[in-house]
Amino acid sequence: MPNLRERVRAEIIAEIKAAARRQLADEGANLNLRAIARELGMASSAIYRYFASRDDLLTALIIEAYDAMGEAAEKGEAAVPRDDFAGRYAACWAAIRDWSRAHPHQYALIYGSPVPGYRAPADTIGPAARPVAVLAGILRDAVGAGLTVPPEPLPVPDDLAADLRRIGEDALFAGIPPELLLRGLTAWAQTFGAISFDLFGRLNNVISARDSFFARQVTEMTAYVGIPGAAHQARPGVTERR
Amino acid sequence: MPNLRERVRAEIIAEIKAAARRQLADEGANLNLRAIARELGMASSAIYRYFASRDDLLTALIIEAYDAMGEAAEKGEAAVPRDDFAGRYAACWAAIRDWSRAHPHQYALIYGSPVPGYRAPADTIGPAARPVAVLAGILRDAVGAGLTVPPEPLPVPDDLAADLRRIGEDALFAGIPPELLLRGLTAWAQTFGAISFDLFGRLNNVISARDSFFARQVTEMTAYVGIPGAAHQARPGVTERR
DNA sequence: TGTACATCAGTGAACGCGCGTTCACTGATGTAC
DNA sequence: TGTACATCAGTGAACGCGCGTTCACTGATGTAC
Repeated sequence: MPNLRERVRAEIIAEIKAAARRQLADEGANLNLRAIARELGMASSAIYRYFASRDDLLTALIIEAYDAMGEAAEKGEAAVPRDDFAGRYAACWAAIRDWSRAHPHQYALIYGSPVPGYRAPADTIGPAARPVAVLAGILRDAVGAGLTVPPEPLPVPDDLAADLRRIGEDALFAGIPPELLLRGLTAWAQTFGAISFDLFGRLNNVISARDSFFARQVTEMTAYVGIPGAAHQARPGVTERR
Repeated sequence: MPNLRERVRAEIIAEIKAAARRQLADEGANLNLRAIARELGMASSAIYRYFASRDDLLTALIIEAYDAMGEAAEKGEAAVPRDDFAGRYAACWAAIRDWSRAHPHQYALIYGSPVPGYRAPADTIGPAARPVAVLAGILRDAVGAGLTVPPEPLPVPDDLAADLRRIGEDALFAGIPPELLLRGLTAWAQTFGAISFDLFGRLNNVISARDSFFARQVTEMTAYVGIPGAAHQARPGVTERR
């Protein structure tokens, strides 16, 4: 049972992070410790009782963002019946996108351009992988349920084939054939690309029907990664969610 | 004929921009005018003879980056015979990606997370559209040459259909049917997404065969936008180029 | 070709500001007996 | 239950630093006659 000090400490850490999150909107990854302290009505030096440096606070925010997106992906996907693979895939992406649109500055922190001079420490790797884990799980289950690998596999160059062999050894991707794994990775990169294009403003004055545009892409991606039944299941799963 | 003053002036503007470009690597979009002046051995106030403010210099860099990428796309595409649509498409993307990998910080400036507090002025719009113009030109030509629209068009929601109608009125997209236009926009967003994933480090420890991975995606995208003959033409066009 | 004036580049000092971080210190909370 | 000590949160001053921008001024280049 945590004593008073420990509980207060946890609360203040949360308050500092909340103020820092609010700052992201104005300054991006350029956190201003003094401004955070000012907002909380404390001396700027007091921050150092909770975070060893500005970079440490930034790291905490990054991990928090990864975890929040990961949790959203997990919850969204978990709400769909296990045997509805297209629905799970669509729900996972819808949850990722919804979270991203609701927290654009946190999204920019983790999926935007790298912060110059900042090197992410090792403990960001786990949280960063959570959405991938969800997507991989859907593919694994679909393969286990006897899904057919997409037709007409293209020849894969040696170096890429080696990557796929190496990645395929991870338990996360157990049982997924290389061609499908490659498609899964492609869909992963491209769908996040679609989210970034939206959030970073590249669709301004081009596409205003953002939800429909994204939903359509997810539907196509679902078929692309070999999951059947996408056409009539995925679109509602994505668009009606918001 | 420009006199001495004008020539020197143009040279110094170029030097300031070059120093600023070098700075992007260390500081991102957070340009440091004094550091630039220091590097050039001039007083910091002298910069103001050439740029009215820090934001003005940033805008100049952004326009320059857009133009450089646009020019690369145009030149890359122009080197391919006009009737080799798959080759033109692949060459355009290869040029865009090559430029981006060669100038990652300039790429981040224009395709990364938006700079908080910075609003791009109107004169960035033209240069920003150059790669789109090249890609659209290929599609237009392909349609003109009797290319078949991709099979099994999915139903398009009303709001998205309205976007496509509006965009389709632009001369840039003249003659491209809505379904193909939608695919073209999707491929545009997703392929840039693939480039960003690479450059922003999200493929680290995942894919090391970056060229092959990208080339494969372009090949598939070529077919996706209805351009035939991609399978054996596009890949060499992309990979052998580097 | 030479002269008188206008234009411009560049300087250096200054303004006003704010940052991240350290440090010695105070007072409150927690712990062990 | 009370006491003695250890631990910790928070303060406020200070350090060292650098920033963007302005301004009056100097000296060089360009222009018009």
